[in-house]
Amino acid sequence: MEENDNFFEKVYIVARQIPYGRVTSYGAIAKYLGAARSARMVGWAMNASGAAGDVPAHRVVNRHGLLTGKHHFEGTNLMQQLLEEEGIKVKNNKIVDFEKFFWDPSQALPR
DNA sequence: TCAGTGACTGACC
DNA sequence: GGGTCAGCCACTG
Repeated sequence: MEENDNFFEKVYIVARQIPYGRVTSYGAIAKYLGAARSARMVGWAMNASGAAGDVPAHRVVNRHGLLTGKHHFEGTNLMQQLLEEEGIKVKNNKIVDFEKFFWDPSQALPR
């Protein structure tokens, strides 16, 4: 049963809307959901993204474009590798030109 | 019920 | 520019 009322489900839906070769931040998703102060909840939802299905959690990074969640992926460099596969440059666990690859759900998706 | 924890963010120094 | 502190909300023990 898809309980879209759940905050987690909303995060998953937005995360799946992230286009190829693009990245976004936890705060951006939280703000789109109307809970900019609950950015930590977005990260918490990502923690369970593996159980939710196909959620490109590797496209979600912190405000500074840092791969803070890479430690939660299977490999130590899996998250970085996935991003590089999409054409995103990653240097020292940080996305290069993060602002250029940044994808804002508030602008890409209808309110 | 209370307290601790966490894939964050903004403000402050 | 980089480190530290506090606030935020949901889940677990």
